[in-house]
Amino acid sequence: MEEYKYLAIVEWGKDYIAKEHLQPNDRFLSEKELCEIHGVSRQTVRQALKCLENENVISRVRGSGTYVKSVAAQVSEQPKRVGVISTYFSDYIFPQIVTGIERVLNDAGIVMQLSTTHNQVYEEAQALRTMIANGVQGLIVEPSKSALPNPNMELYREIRDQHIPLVFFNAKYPWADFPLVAMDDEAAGEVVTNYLFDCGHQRISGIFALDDIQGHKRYGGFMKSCIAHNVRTAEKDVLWFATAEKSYIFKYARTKLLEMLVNSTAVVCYNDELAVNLLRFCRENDIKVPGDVSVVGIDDSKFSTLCDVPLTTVHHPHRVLGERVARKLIEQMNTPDDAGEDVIFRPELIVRDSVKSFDRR
Amino acid sequence: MEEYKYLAIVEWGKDYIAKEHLQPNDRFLSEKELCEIHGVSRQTVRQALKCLENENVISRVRGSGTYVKSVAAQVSEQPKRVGVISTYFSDYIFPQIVTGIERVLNDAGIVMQLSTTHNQVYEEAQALRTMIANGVQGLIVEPSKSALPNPNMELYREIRDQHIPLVFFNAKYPWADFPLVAMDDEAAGEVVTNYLFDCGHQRISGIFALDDIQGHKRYGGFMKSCIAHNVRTAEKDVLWFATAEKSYIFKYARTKLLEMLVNSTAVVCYNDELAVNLLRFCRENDIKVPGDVSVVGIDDSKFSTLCDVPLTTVHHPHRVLGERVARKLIEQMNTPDDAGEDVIFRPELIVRDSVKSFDRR
DNA sequence: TACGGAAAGATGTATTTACAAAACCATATT
DNA sequence: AATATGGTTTTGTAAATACATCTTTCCGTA
Repeated sequence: MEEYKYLAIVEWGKDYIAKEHLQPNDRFLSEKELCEIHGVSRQTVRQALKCLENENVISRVRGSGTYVKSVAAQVSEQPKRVGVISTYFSDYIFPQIVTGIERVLNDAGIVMQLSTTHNQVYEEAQALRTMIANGVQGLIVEPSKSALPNPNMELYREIRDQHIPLVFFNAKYPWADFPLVAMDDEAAGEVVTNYLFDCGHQRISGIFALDDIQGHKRYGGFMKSCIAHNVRTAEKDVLWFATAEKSYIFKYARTKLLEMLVNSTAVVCYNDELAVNLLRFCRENDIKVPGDVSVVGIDDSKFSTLCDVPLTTVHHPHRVLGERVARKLIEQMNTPDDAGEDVIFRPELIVRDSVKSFDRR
Repeated sequence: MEEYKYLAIVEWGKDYIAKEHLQPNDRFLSEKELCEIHGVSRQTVRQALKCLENENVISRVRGSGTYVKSVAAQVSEQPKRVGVISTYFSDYIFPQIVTGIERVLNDAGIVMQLSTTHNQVYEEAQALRTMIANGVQGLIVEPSKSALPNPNMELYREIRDQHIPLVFFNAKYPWADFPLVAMDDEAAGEVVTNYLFDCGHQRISGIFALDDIQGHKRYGGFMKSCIAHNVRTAEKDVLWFATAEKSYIFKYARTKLLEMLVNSTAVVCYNDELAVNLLRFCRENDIKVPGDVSVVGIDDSKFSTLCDVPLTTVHHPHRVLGERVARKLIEQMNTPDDAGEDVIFRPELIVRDSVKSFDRR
């Protein structure tokens, strides 16, 4: 028994409150009484009381006495908090991902602190700083503009120094050494493009996000498939866009887009959101899908089934991914200083109605 | 000057770290050195250091020394945290509401802690308890099963006792005296029903949620309109359902539903989600909307425009409501003990294609 | 009955002393 | 060169004492 006296008094005090059924705002024993009960000095009692005060079990009022605080505070100690930082959470596939995260964290009795960056690195910095200052026990982050140089390296280094567990999802910064949970974006780009070739398409163009590692990887898969099928893609077969301008490209790149659509029989879209917008663009310009041109998306979002031509796309594990991210973080929290390996989901093609097939086998 | 010595040392220590440009993990002065510098006893120095440790400015290692902690912790004090408890957040109109809340809180530098109850009072209790123990400075709550007796009265009383500001949205418990921000549900029910009468409908039925104050109020508006138009609604013209069974009623109440649809020319639905499901039910049973039967919803959710027959519905301010709730809470946090008045949004009819008009004026 | 003030009792601040336990460092040993 | 060892430094625990400051209570007076 090498326990300290003041810690013994802390435990005794908690038991006492429970045993005597003391309610919030009930009077607790005075320092003098505690001294006599335990036969210790007042300093020792005061140290014990300070602990109980920090744990929110009692509150002390100078000149008046010591009082019991909330019941809730007594029973459960402070639950863990985890920060979740994503680019968005109300649109597209994000609600499902965040639901998955929330579910697992909730089951583990962990509180989720949510913040969104709108894909702005400055907002990401703000969110990270707030979370750190707030004392979160872990972080789940979807990087903003992951393909561009990022001014937040310092912050991630500090997170590393402070041994705060962190898991990325959807994408990771190449220089930040934290585990990632994501879909295999390159394979996804490859799978859809392969499918188009299988359907007999030869002239295939693509539209990809520029500022996003996912965009680069999906483009990589697209390229890989083209090369494997001995098709050379020219610069003009690919349209790059910045995520912030995703809604505007159909205006300012109208000419190039129309040219692309005329010169190809199929288009690989960075994601479903873009694909749905492309469908509308085609409708407005009297281009039949999949009659005149075939369209494929990636992510299997809700909109891919709700739009007028159900989209052929690649399944994104949405909610399962969210659950896996959260579990990964909990693993990291339980085994600190363990590097942790990436979790990459295999893509799975979902065939719907937006691709025309030239073959009849 | 009646300042205490230890507080003076606390301030001096902060200045010292700033002036000497001490970095995280740099060594701070030892207790002995501080004693000599300030000419005080070691206990006094220790009390000062304890304060700095609580404020996360330094950390102490027995046998080694005192060290400076993160810069982030020094600069900005701990930001405020607010708990947001809603029934869902990934479906229906909730993403927009939560986005509105998040936006305002974020602008105010407040961190949002999110928890969902899935409309289960037990999960609500769990969430509330966690939030309180977590020391949130405010709460935004959407009640679960607001029309049924609720076992969480004690918790809300405790929140009141601890003077934690709280704002309800969408609905409030009649016995809990906190401000509410919501749409005028009764008026919403009245507005759609009035519109159906205006279009020449006479036999109107309704489907409403049973366990939810919003359901009761919307039904109230429906009734009010019927009475004003001298139409007596019979028991069999109204179908009640429990929120948990919203997807199943089309199976187990199939007969009653079909009967209702045959006997009436229009149906008032509790909300858009239900209305969309009813549209599908009609399609599956070869009932034309709005040819055979007209359907109206409430809430103006995204699905009301995406489904095959765009829904006539009542606009719910979604995001604006979310923003208003958050601002209301911030008001409450700034002026404690101010009762705070409810904010009720007027409903606004959105006419689309799901109602047939018999009049030709 | 209402008010004021003194007394009692509570927690807060400060000093001094002593020993305990962990970390650190330089020297000596293997 | 690696390992032990012991002394030094540093923070942690504990006690005894004194006074400060605030609250509550109670009693006497107007």
